[in-house]
Amino acid sequence: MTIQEMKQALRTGGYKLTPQRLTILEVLRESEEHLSPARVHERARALCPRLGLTTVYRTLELLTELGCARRVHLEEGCNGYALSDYGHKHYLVCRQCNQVVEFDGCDPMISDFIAEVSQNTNFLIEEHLLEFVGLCPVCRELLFTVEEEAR
Amino acid sequence: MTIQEMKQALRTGGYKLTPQRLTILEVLRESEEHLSPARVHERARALCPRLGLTTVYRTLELLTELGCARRVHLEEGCNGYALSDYGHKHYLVCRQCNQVVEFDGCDPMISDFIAEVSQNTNFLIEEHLLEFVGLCPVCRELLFTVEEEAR
DNA sequence: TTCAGTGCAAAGATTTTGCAAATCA
DNA sequence: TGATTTGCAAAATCTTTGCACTGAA
Repeated sequence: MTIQEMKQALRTGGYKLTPQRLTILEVLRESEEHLSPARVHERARALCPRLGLTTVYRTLELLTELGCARRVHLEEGCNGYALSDYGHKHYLVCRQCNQVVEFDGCDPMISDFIAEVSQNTNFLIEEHLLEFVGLCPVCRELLFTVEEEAR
Repeated sequence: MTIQEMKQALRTGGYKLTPQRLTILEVLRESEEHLSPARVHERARALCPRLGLTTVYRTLELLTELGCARRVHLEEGCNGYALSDYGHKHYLVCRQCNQVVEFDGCDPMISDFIAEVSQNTNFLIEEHLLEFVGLCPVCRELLFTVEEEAR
């Protein structure tokens, strides 16, 4: 989703395009990583000094509702947010640099899996949460090089 | 995992079998649902009145480390815990009654999926989080009946 | 007997709320 | 102009920490 499309999503929802909201979008857009509300606030203040933390919370919630942002769930804590290009699709997180990358295109597999689990358990499955955690190509290479040198 | 096996896990880890820990295990065992630390505390106090909330937090963390319990991640919040029979396997949550059911047996599918995503993104995938949310057979039936009657 | 484990109180962190002032459309 | 949105201060939650006491092994 481009910034333009996100602005449109706000308008369509009947929400106003305030500098605060645009700044927060900007901060998320600039950052590859997932950010906590506090961290978004910190960065956004550089662009919009009077921005309050409360507004950050409210905006992140709003963007999530609109499908423009998503929460990132990790064992260490679940207060990370990242922009969401595909709405509800799945994502990868790099444990080293916190980069979040969404992916799709594997949905048939997921659907088959859901069908199978649904049949086995007799649950009606309405939503799913799927995350992969690991190392992005860059960090992977970096760590590998360090290991090499240690030998 | 039976209570016996969990006790063994504690012993093996060099941890003591205190009444507090056993009570918390008991509470989780009794409950089909995922419970917040506060809720575990509330229920456990019925059996062990002097139990402190701090101990509940510490014990849930310990049990999670040992693979006896797991965190449940939901959009509404991620402070739920449930016993874990299979350690790291996947689970279903009923949005109505909060029942948590683990399942496995579909691992080949997941592995294929991970291999595919890994190849497409060049990430090294080390862990994954997979949850399904929906309605358990009982709640499904119940809600369906209510709808029927409404007509 | 000994040290891990506990409860309490207090601190810290995170998130939410109420409300007057500011501002987008 | 008028309804939203904002920032602030304060409250409400939630979680962690320090420390003296307790109790499992």
